[in-house]
Amino acid sequence: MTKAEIAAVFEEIADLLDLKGENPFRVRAYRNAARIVDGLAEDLDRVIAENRLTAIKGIGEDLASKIIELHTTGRLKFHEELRASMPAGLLEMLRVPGFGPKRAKVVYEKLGVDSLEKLEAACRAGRVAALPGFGEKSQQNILKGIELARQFSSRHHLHKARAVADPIVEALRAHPGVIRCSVAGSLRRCRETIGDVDFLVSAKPADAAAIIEEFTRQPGILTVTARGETKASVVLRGGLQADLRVVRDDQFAFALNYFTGSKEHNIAMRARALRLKNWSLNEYGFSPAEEKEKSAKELGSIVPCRTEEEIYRALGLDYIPPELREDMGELAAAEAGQLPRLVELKDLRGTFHNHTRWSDGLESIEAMAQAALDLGLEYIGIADHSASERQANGLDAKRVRQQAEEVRRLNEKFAREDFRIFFGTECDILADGALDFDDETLALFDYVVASVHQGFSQDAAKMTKRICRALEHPLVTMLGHPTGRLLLEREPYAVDLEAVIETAAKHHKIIELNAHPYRLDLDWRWWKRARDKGVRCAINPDAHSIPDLQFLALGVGIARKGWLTKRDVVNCLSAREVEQLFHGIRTRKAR
DNA sequence: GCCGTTTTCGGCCCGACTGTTTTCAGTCG
Repeated sequence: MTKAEIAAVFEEIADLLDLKGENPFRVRAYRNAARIVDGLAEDLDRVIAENRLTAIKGIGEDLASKIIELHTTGRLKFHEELRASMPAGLLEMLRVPGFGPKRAKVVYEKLGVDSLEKLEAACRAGRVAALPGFGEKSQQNILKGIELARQFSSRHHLHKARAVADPIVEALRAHPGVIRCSVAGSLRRCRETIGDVDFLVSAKPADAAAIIEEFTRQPGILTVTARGETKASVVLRGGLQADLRVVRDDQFAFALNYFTGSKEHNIAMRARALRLKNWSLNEYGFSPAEEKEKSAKELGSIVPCRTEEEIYRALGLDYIPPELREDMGELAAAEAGQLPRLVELKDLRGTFHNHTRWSDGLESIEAMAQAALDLGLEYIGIADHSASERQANGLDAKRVRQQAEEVRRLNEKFAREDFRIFFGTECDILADGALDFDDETLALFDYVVASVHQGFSQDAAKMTKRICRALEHPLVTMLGHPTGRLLLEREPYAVDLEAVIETAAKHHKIIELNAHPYRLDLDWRWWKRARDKGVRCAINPDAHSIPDLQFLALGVGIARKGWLTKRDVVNCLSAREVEQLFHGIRTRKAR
């Protein structure tokens, strides 16, 4: 098992123990271990081989043996027994926001409710409100929460889908019968969440059966739900649905275009083909519109296209990158030759908003800096939590000064490598829009990321005022996770984003693109809006460990989806330019 | 379940918020 999979097992154990009403500190030990294993920079094989698991703070004899059992055998007896001891539906119920283990235990024991369906029925029948400690309001909130949990459960995090899909693509490419292979669908378009995964392969028809057989044998696949001559459907680990289609190589580009979508983009493409050329376009090729019955499938495309570039060219368009295919004006821009040259991962030279052991991160400042240097970056910004974040061990003014001293010392050391550490903070925006540090303390930082961490339930007017007030503060550099959305867990807080973007533009402030896969909290549509208003973006992994720095790649995907170029992304600046930019933000007059 | 050590067990992060209560429990971050 991988580190991420082991972490997921520990999380589930923690949930199950919680439901049993176990010692909360024991539960915490499992949650903590999940975080540690997931954030481990080193290869697990090596740590185990060198017998160093228990040297990690938070991992004792017991957890070490459980990690080894999971890593080597792929299962854990303790976990399986725990699972078997209670209904599976109880875990599902915990996904309802605001509904935790204590309440789940009560409805299970008093009403026999052990699934989302039964919970909903009990609420509708008014039986939940009658329970001690519950009331009408709680019952309504649970119903609302069930609605949300349902919406979330049909989709999956982008990075998880990628982690399962990538090895399968590799395996298919290695098959001798496979000519070309790609993922398609929303995964290729880099949507924040993925409904199902589409794999596309081109091959000689005679090889299709063997390829489908190979596909259904992949280790990431749990069950095969359909298997035909050119198509197979499976369920991947984590419950993700996936389809494989096998086409002839001359159909590959058309099929790739068709299955990449989006549906809206495809509709616009087909309309354009009809209008401009009187061609019909489908997943097999172009055909004359009047020859519907003898489609491209049998006769081949009247304009052969080996690549997607050629398809777009045939319709008088520049190549449209998959991220942009959402029918958000990309066809018009491609026709006019005005598609932006989108930002790429290799354009990034640094990153801001990373946590260390000083607050709730797993590593020292030095280790994070070294990891960034190893990734080829030229600088890293450290932005630990401010004092109000008690649970995250936020820094007070005194510790800020100590941290400043450490950063200064490390910068002397890293100067030899031409690497720079920027000293920042993730400073809380308090309920009234005031900041969690006084100005004297804020002035100690190279830059300030201001974020909302509490009081999410404020109404939109108050929240907007609060965030805008923080953005107007001269010592604030950028807005952290602007909507507070937690993907598949929590809705964004109510806020007038139009006003926030206006305010950021007026005061030359940066808005963070929080690239942590559980956040990606500002919908890509809004990035386009922000860009059009001249607001610059900082792609921040919100890293709490060394592996988290890899989230930069996800952030780039979302930035591309928001049509952002190198010029829109401050991470593409050199350290010197960043320094000037941060200084400029503190001194520039509002527009 | 981990840690630290006073080496054998007590302490482990804590405040905001909500909805239920009339002083608190559960959830969340």
